[in-house]
Amino acid sequence: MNELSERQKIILALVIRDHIETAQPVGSVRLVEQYHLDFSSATVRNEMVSLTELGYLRQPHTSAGRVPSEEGYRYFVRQLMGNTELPAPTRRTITHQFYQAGADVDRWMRLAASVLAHQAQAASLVTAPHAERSIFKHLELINTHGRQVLMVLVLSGGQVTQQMLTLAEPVSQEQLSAVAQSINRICSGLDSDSIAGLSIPLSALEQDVLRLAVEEMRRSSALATGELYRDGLTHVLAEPEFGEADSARRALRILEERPLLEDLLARTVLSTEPGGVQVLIGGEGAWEELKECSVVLARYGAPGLATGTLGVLGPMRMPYGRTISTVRFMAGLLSDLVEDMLVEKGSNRQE
Amino acid sequence: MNELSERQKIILALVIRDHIETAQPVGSVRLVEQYHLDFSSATVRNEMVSLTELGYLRQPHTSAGRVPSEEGYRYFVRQLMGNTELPAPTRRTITHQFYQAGADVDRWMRLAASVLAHQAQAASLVTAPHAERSIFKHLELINTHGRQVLMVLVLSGGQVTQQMLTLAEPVSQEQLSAVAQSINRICSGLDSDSIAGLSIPLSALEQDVLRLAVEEMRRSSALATGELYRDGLTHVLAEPEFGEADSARRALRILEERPLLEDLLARTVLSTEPGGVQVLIGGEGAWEELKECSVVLARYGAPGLATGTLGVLGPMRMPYGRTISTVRFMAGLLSDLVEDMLVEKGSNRQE
DNA sequence: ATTAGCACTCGGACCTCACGAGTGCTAAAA
DNA sequence: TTTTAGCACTCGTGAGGTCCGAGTGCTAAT
Repeated sequence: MNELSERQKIILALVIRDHIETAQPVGSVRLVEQYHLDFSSATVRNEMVSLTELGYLRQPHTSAGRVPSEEGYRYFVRQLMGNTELPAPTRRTITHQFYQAGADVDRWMRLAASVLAHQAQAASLVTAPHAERSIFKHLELINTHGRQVLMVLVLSGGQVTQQMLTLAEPVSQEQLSAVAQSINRICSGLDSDSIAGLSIPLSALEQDVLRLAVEEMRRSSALATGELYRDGLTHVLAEPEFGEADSARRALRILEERPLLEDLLARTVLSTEPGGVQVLIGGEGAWEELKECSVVLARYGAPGLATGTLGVLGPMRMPYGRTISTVRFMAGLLSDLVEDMLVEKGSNRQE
Repeated sequence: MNELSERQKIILALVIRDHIETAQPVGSVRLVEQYHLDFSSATVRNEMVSLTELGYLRQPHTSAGRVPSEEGYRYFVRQLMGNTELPAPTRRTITHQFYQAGADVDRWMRLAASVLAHQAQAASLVTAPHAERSIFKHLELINTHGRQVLMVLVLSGGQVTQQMLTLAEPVSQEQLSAVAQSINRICSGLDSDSIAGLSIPLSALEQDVLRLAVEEMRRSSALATGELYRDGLTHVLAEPEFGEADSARRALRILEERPLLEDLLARTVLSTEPGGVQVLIGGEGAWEELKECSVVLARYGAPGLATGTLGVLGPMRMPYGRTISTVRFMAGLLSDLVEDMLVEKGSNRQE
């Protein structure tokens, strides 16, 4: 695997760095001059031939410079790119922003998407944390208007869902509270299947409520990535390789069409443990839409309790170092936040 | 104002129709042949000169065909375009989809955005219905984990917000319920200012909760358009006038950047009554980003209780008839749904 | 008032050509 | 044996030039 000479590595890394910066094919002379290499352009040319044969570089045209191939980017990310970290001031700023956002998951997600997009100058996506198995925790029934009743369902992991139901006839808030109480007593700590399998005599109202609750629990624990947050779509349009609106459209479609996106998230991220960052370069053969894009994805959250996904989509020619470190940092930050929220810990925030 | 001859109106309408279809400047000969007009191209040319002088048409270059000006589109929308309506089968299909979506506001919004985008083949945006003045209705405190407590706040108009708070020390669910009860008794029916102005002795916990509740109520009744749903962004990229990614970027930026969008919604829609559809053509001088775009907006909801906004953004060269009728229909549909949800009415749905 | 006729305009498609960045090879130097 | 200088060759790019035709505006005839 690691059959490259030191010099080849240097050259490959420089070609990639230069191309990422300039978006143009890089030639041997330019490279030597730009980076003051202590070997000649002819040598570089020879090495480039090898690198091209090995599949790490490509030649757009017979007499143009070289451009990294997908394989080249992969090698770069895997072996060449040092393990960068986000600068400390940046980290502090971001952390501070989250601190200010309070304990509102929705705001976290929005902020995370915004920060990712801004830091990576690319499109970002974040899915809300998602309980892996929904355990019934608490239920409330609230009379809102006439026969309209709001059911608020709290699941383990802090997930809260709300659903309206319309009764056949008005019921007082006291009665509703009593019903909720009795259901809470019965169901607390059970998962959806256990609740569905309960054989306890119930009133019609209780049955209706339970049915709805089970449905809601199943929905929330289905694989479907829940709420989705995106940002920075326009950054992608600014990249020169997407000057033609058509290629840009193909790339952005993957962020717009749920099925495509869920396919992407499912096939990649579910196989990784939190903390690990996955880098998908050029669609890896599987995604036609991502031909000229790369995606950096990570999972975050408390494993076994609630996890989510976050990532960045940009041109293949993206600054991987910065992007990966941003994604890694954000995943860590969100994991901490989610854990803080779930597990009782030394936090003493009040907001 | 209406100083156009019948024939001028015909020609203007045809030029616009043709240009909307072909995205190209339309010339006099083409027009006569295409639509079998019973006057000659020379006549058309003469009329075109008048229309150009009146500001309804423009000439991209000295020897190209004519293109509608913004003023031309406005005249078309105001006077020439018949009052179309969405075909009944389409209306039925859409209604049916909403019927199937249950009583989940979130799903309504998503569906509305999707339908709008699909029908108009353009970018769509929908804001969630939004209480005009928040009245305290009900509050629940739910112990989720350790010292973490979830506050669910129900406001008049069916708005539900949730917020986490962390206590200094653990409190049992019974105590929490008692606190919620007492707060409910005190605050029910009051608006945020009244609650903030209350001078009743309260426990520290009660004070904390109330402070948070008031904050939440103020936030929800602030002008800030709440949840925002978008769809169909890629449709815009498919239009030929956005072949250059740069112009597309400018247009999509307005949908990405909250401040811009809120500016847009605020300045236009707040001045209209529900039911009315507003058409903004070419930014109307005020929005640089919308230079080559048009926006069709409408308000929906129950006036005085909860209203939202929905609309479509597309190229200036958009099929106004279809778009406007879609927006109008969707606004009506969502208004009905919101009203059904709020006002107690002959609905007997059950999930 | 309308229209046929016509000279004129001008953007876009197409061609050619020169430039130069870049390549690959070969032969000399290290 | 490895590196490098030298050089012929490639080919995409961009400048300049020409042609075409859709389209205009005007004038004179209907």
